[in-house]
Amino acid sequence: MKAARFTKGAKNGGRRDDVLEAAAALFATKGYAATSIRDIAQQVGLMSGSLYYHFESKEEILLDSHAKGVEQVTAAVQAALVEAGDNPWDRIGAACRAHLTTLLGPSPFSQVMTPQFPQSFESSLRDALLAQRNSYEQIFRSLVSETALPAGIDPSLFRLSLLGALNWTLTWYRPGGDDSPAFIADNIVNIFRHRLDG
Amino acid sequence: MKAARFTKGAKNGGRRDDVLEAAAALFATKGYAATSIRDIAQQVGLMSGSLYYHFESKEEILLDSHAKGVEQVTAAVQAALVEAGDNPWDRIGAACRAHLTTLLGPSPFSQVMTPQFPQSFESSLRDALLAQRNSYEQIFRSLVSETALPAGIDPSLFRLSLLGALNWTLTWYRPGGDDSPAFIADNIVNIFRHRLDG
DNA sequence: CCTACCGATCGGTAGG
DNA sequence: CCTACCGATCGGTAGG
Repeated sequence: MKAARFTKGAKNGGRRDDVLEAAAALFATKGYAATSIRDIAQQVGLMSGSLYYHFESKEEILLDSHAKGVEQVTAAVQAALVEAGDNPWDRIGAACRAHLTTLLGPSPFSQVMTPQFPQSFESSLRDALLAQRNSYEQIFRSLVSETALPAGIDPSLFRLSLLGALNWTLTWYRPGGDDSPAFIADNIVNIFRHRLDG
Repeated sequence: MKAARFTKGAKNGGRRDDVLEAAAALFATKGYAATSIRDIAQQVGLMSGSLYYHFESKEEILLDSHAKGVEQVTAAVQAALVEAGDNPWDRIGAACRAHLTTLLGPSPFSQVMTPQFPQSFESSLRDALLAQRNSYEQIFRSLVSETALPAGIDPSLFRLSLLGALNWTLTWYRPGGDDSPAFIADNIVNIFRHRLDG
């Protein structure tokens, strides 16, 4: 006897998560527009029409994938911050390491977060995506605000540049390389920390 | 009497450039995959089929737009470097300012340079795009190599982080804001320069 | 969750 | 450079 079915929005895991994971991987490599509903369905062994039993639209798949990415990175960063000490730069370092190891790690969800697609979508979809990211970036806003920056360095620009340097790794990082994501993260933080700690 | 027609690859300006500019603007805002050949044609008042008198394929339009973007940014940076002095950090500053003012300026070509699409395309197209960018990034490779960095800072990672911070501005910069691209560039360079100049 | 299908749109071509 | 069109594919739906 099969388990009862809930409404589509339910937290019922199973196939729904499989679809989201496959979709995230395709969105990350091919891009959202170039990924067809049939591509996604094929990856999980479904017919394209069957996806609409789990989701209402392709946009919903994107939104849910994006939300999962934000959730995962948020969880990783918050866990790292619990174990980090009190030193502001150590905390930024821990957050960046968690951010980058998640972003460059095996889970495809986080990569859905970084493309610049906001511009190309309708404002309703774009706003939803930006809201999700915004709550995550608030962590960095807070970390930077607790850190003493030299005069003349704008905290917002500092945060955006740091996140830019981190996220830009997706452009050039190749898993087989010499440097691990953690090593890269530490060194990027090092670049941003220089002279600031006396 | 109309001017004679050359082969398609000729440097014959006119409509060809109009098509490239319209295409670049659409690629930058909607993305390559989400931009149709009909979108481009409509922007320049042509029928979609007529584009194939000027170009062999949609990919060729992308490649040529991308090449124009690289050309423009390269020209801007090189011109800035001619007027810059000998101080390595001044030269990096001048290059970054030229890079960012072009990237955030009115010409849409440069924005075609920054998306991370390489992954999503076939290797032949991807290789061609990467080669074009690579020749441009060589300028920054050279500028960084002429600059004294503190021990423990890898020049490649420094360059990639700097370009990442600059290019990431496309994600958040809005033309109406308080800060000009030149101001933003100077301050980003400031972040990367700290403590390095004693 | 599948079968079968919808209208719309895609990149590209022939023929002028 | 346009008209008219090609086969392929798109997101999504009905009906079971």
